[in-house]
Amino acid sequence: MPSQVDALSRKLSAFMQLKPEDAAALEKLQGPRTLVSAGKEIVYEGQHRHAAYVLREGWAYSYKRLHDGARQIIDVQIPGDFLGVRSLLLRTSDQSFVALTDIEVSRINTERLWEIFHGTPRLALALLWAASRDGAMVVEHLVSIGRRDALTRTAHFLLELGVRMKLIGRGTADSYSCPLSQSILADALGLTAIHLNRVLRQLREANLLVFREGVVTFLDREALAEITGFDFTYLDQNMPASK
Amino acid sequence: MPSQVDALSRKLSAFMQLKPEDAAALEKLQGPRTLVSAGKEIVYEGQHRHAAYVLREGWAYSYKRLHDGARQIIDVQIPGDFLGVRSLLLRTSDQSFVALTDIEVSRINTERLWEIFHGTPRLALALLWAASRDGAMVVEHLVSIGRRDALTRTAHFLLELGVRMKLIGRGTADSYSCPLSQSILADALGLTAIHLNRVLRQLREANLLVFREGVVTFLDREALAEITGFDFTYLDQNMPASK
DNA sequence: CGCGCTCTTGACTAGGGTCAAGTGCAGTGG
DNA sequence: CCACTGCACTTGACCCTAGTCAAGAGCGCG
Repeated sequence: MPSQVDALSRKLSAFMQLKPEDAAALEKLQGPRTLVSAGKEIVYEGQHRHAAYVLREGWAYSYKRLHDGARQIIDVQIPGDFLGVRSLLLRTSDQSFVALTDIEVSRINTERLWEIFHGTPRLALALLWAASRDGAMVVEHLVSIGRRDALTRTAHFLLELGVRMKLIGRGTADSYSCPLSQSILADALGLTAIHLNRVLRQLREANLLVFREGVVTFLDREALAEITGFDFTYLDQNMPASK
Repeated sequence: MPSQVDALSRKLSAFMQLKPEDAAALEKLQGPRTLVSAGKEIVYEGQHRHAAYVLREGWAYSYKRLHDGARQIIDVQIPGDFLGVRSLLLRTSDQSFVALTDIEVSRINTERLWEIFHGTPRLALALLWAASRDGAMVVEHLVSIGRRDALTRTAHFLLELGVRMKLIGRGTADSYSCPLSQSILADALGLTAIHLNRVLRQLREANLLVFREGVVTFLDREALAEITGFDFTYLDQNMPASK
């Protein structure tokens, strides 16, 4: 896989100019690249002494399982995203992370994390910023599941993914490749795979968007934004305060 | 209102012994207590230059509103909880915070926050820990709305609140006072107030729990834990790693 | 060649939403 | 003192969105 421009620094620089020393510290934070093949768990729920990672290449997702076997996907991660940072301080991980495709990850060096807080506070701010953005996405997801119907929810989710992909330089304004299967997408949206299939058909037949053969194509972004109330600025304009 | 034992230090000490200098730094972090009356907004979605607060006394909740007017409550806050810390670094707040009862809040002094990271890293760790726990609760809430039916979801939510109340020394093992109205509870659970009412009746008639006149009483915690798969340890055993 | 997985569609069901009506307060103003 | 309003809660009747069950097609793989 081509490493392209590093996705993480690309994402962070959407919020703040990274100085050379920031970039250097960021690079030192990440351990060597490790390959994990599709379907393998990187961190599992309840794991003790779990680490956190940066996803360098490929897709992953985090989920929790209920005692009746049902699965809810919390979030999907694309290159440049963190895996498990939020649960780093919990004694056990509160969620599982799985490779959706073959991926490359770098383990985060926790000691370096503290060094960043002392040595390059600008970068620390950027990292906290990214963590806040991830939190905001989980919140938005919660709202979506709680109060949007299946069609709106699906459209919103795919729009958001599109914006995220564009931010890291993959995909265009109205198309991106998306390796999610329908059953995974359904578990992310709190739907059954069967109903999701019907929803995708509706979206297709209404000429709003097409999701076929691993590619999402928006046919009418205006209408989609109108239906979902999607705010195209919410992921890339939340820059840190001026200080 | 009696200040009782400070709820925040009580919550944090469930995870880590607070040394006197930690307690001092914690106190300096918080500005003077301010009264806000029930129904008033403390932070609103989209607010610029928003601050973060510690809730000293009373209840609050955070929510987002959709463009069709629907409201989804993200989380409710009880004494010792933070308001708006996660969105501190976002240019605009991604959610609103409202006083549910008359409350006392203290504004967080952001400069002191950085001092804590340098001067009392133990305390910084405890604060990050609390933020992680809050994130874990949002995730659990997401899972609940996505994959649990109305009855289980309601029971789980009320159980969790009970544990949180007990952790800060309010309420007993099987009862606590809870100022949530049915319509607010419904908006938290992604239900309509009408259906929530039916669910509460079911819970009452099944002798599982009673929520009446602002008091939640568990009649059968065993059965409730069984039905919901509730893990009574998840909020208070996630201590930071031993280091 | 058969197994498993993803996707698709149809028929039926049920959980939860919608609409409507009514009760019981706590204010508030005449 | 009583009307009037508003809000929280309650209940019933009905409906619709999304889940369940069932079946089949297409495809990669051992």
